[in-house]
Amino acid sequence: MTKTRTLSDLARHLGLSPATVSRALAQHEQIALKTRERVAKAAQDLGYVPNRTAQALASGKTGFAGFLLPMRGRGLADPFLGEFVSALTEGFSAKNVELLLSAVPRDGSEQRHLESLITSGRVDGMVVSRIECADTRIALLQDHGVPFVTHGRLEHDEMGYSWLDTDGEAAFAEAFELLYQAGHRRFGLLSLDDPLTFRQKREAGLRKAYAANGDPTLTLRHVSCARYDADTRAQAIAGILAGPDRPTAVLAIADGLALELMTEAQKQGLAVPDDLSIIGFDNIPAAAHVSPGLTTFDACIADSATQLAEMLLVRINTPKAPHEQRLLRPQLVLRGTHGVAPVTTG
Amino acid sequence: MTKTRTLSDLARHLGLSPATVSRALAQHEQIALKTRERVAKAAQDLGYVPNRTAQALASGKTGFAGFLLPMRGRGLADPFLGEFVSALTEGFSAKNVELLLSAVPRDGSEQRHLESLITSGRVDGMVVSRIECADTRIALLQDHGVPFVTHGRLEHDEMGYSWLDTDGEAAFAEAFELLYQAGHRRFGLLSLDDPLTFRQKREAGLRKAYAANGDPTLTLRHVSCARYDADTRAQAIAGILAGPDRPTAVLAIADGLALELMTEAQKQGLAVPDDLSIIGFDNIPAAAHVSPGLTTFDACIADSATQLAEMLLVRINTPKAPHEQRLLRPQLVLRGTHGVAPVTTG
DNA sequence: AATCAAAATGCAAGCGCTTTAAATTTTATC
DNA sequence: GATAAAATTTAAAGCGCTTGCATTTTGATT
Repeated sequence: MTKTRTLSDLARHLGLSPATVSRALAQHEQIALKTRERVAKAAQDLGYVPNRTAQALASGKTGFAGFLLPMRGRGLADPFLGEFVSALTEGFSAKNVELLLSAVPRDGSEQRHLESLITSGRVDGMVVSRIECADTRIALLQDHGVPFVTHGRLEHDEMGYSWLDTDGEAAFAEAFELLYQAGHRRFGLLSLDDPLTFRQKREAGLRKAYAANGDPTLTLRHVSCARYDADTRAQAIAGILAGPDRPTAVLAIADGLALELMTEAQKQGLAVPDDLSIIGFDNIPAAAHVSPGLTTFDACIADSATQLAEMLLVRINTPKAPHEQRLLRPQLVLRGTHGVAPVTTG
Repeated sequence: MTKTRTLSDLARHLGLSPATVSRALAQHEQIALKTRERVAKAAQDLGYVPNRTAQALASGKTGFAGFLLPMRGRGLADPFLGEFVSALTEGFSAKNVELLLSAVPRDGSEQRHLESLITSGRVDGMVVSRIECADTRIALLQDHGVPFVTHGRLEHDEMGYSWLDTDGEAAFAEAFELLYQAGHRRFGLLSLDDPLTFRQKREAGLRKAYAANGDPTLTLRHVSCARYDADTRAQAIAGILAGPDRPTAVLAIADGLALELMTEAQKQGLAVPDDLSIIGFDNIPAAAHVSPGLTTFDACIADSATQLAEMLLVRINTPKAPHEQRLLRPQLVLRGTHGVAPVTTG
């Protein structure tokens, strides 16, 4: 049970005042270099480690960045949460900032929880993910003047804060082009009816590319379902596959959906990709394990998190720096679920 | 930019001393119930939220539990990290404790990092995962007298600390029995040469069941590989499948390995499970998506994390409570990769 | 009305650090 | 060798809260 030493202990040991030792440890220019070295050595020898809580109280900087866990208690957790959180942590640790994870209590409101998290002075800044089209958390954070960055963005008003997003719009346009070039004319869009902005952006990407194309033989069947309701998902998938004029190519807003679609299609005797091409989004691990492998977009989660950490550190250290917006281009991962359009018999 | 109020502000507003307000907020019995209610109401009205940093410094309790991120930078991140961390966070949040995530800096030693994390007084306790057979972190934490719990345990010395583990030994014994009953006699064990204790325990489970069985026609082919080296993995898998007397049933120490084995077996024209039965461990998401679905053990990560959080809170709040050891029985998930032994032609 | 224990509240000293402003020492200048 | 300027160091006041102990208030008892 090693006894922890305080700054005063160290100062006494050195015959210096606590003030000097504090400054020496912080490498203040005004402290003679010789003294700084002497202090550093003594700290090392005595095994002195500053108490971060006291530092935080005195300096007003906690050395913590907060992250609110999304989707509490939902059946399937975010498959990328580990990767995201891990990369965030690493990004912060390099600058001696630790990541604080907080979960909204079961019966509590997220707004209130977020508010108490920031007003209780536990964090220097926040990273907020899963932004919805009209997310109220952003205004809350702005009101409190807390540094923050978001993963994802509002549908409009994109300038007043710092965000990073994957360019789902460009991705879905790219997917459309790829499939169009491969001869597909009957498209399907398998989407989610959730309020997250990325959904809206991806849909818009397909919509715009579709409209810009202008080919009169094009058709688009758009079906949505609830993320956590297996029944409506099954229904949506059935809807996409129904009828003789079913799409020959389907863009799924998320890999989980794409995988379910593929399973169902195969069960109905359709060959993927010969009868039906499928392109997903996210590149979840299972996408590589199924057969054929799912063609999808890699959302480069780890990279996003690393950049977000860096962006937040900027906001914390230089609050008046201009806000920064970053759009990451997701990478198309070509596997086996896309192919040329089947020959029409009609 | 809402102004944050301090305890003194609130006290002044109420015409009470800070001491009384502090105690009232903490629901001390010695404060008249009436006063407590009055204070609570005023706090609510004024939007007072206590500063956790100051509370921490004054009380000596930070309200943080630490978790050291495992496996920094390794190619494939732990597929359960998100689930684990998420459940931990929730378990703590209920008691107003936040989870602190910390990553060992790229060039640093884990020991030193852990030591500075605890001596810097940032956490009230730690949860440590991925325990190795002779893990030095445990002694370090014991030396410092920091409350901690571990996910996994040392190979020996199981009593001096609180741990929770999944009973891989029982699981592998169960798997052996299941396959033996199904007629299998030629067994394979596809393992990892890593120092984590769970590997040792699972192997021991199979070994013991095998030895206890005593059937002289039994054979066991044991092959190991490095977790992060695709080459040695491929080599190990080739080794398991080689020769005319290859196993008819293989236990894989982890699902990732099981899945790779299955892919390779199918590529070689073997039918799973007709020619080869495979049972994995972990129940990673992909195990349900492959075809046939992988029979495996569910490690109930979320449940483990929840219990670990609870156990750590006990250690923090009642340090002299006896240490607690919990062994969770993993659930066998029967899918499609186990079957009766193929009829021997020899 | 005086007495006293129990109940309720307040005083003041920290927790271990940072930081402003001031004191001290050193160095430079003439 | 005196004096101003520069370079170091320090005293002391917090940061916002908790808590041991002292003090006041209350209400029952004589």
